[in-house]
Amino acid sequence: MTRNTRDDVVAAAGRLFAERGYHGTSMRDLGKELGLLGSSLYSHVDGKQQLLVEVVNRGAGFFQQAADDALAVEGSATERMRALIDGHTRVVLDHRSEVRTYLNEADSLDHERRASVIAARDRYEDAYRTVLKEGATDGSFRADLDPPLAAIFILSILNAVDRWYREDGRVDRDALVTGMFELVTEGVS
Amino acid sequence: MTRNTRDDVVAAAGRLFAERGYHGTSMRDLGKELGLLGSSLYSHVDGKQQLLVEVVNRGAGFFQQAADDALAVEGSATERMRALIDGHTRVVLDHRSEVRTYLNEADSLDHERRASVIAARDRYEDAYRTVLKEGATDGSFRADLDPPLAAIFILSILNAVDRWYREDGRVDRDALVTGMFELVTEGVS
DNA sequence: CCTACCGATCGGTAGG
DNA sequence: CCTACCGATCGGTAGG
Repeated sequence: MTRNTRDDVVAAAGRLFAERGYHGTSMRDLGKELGLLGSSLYSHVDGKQQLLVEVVNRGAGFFQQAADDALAVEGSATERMRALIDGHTRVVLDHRSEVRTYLNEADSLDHERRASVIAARDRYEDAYRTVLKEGATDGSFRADLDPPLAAIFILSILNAVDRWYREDGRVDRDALVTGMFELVTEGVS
Repeated sequence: MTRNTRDDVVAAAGRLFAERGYHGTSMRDLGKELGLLGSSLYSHVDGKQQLLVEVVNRGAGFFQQAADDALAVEGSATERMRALIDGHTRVVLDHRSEVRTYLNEADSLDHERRASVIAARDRYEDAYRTVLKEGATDGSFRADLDPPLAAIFILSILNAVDRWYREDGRVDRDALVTGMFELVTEGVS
């Protein structure tokens, strides 16, 4: 048992916020998770809200990096869409705690921080709108597509993954990504 | 200002649980919402957990009723799918508080109640699996469709509606339902 | 539905 | 990272 780093504290906070929510996690709970007292956490961080901010910022960063990578993929809009879906899925499954906290606990941030999360989400969503618009223009997708609306629908599917997907289930990651990609591009018909 | 009924209390609890979450709502908050003291609520209900149970049960009931109605629609699997999408959307938009609480706060239920919510969700999801299976068999949908997976994707879109949709926005209810139906059946291509 | 409480727990601090 | 606290708030109760 060596001493905890500040990073350990933020990571553990992410796990508990993801599992029990921000309001459902006390500093004493977090201390117990790390093997120390709640009051001892204040030598690592200023307060509980700061922990939430840091966890949420990590989540936002992962997503934005993935979007930038996907937009850089050369080829058709369809290929970039597949890269977006693949990247999002990877982020969700590789960083579940930060992602869950980012997606579900942002309401517990103070006004200013909350606004910046909303802005970050909009920037991220814009990657989807951009690719959809490209595809509607160049003929990869339907010309009558409503890109902002379709972006919301696609992200709804993607963001829900962490709520139900289990790594040890019937569907592996590849099948998951392929399944989402096919529904998005071709639908059920 | 007449006295509050038990129904008023449950309805107000739904509003606050939906807005601030179960853990983020105190009995004193709820009392203030109704114009009385937190302690006075105990003449209407046994406790906070009971309020959550009742709000969640209302949400579950609305959804199951809508699914039963949609399954009773005669015609093609495609028509029943549209009825499912339409019904779900109506429930979400007409009963936002109960729906949000049902979808987001079920984790705060005790073990037994939580298990019964999970069972209710599975029963509801089964309506989607059934229609998808019908459609895959009778040629309305792709024969290689994975109905359980497609059901999750469709419900992901539907459940997310309450997170972003605004009644006074660019998209009216009809356009919303049509947009979701088209993405689900035809995709973006 | 209010008055007057209860013990428990909360986020956080002072000082080491 | 601990000891020893603080005031505030929590869900809930007794009695009216």
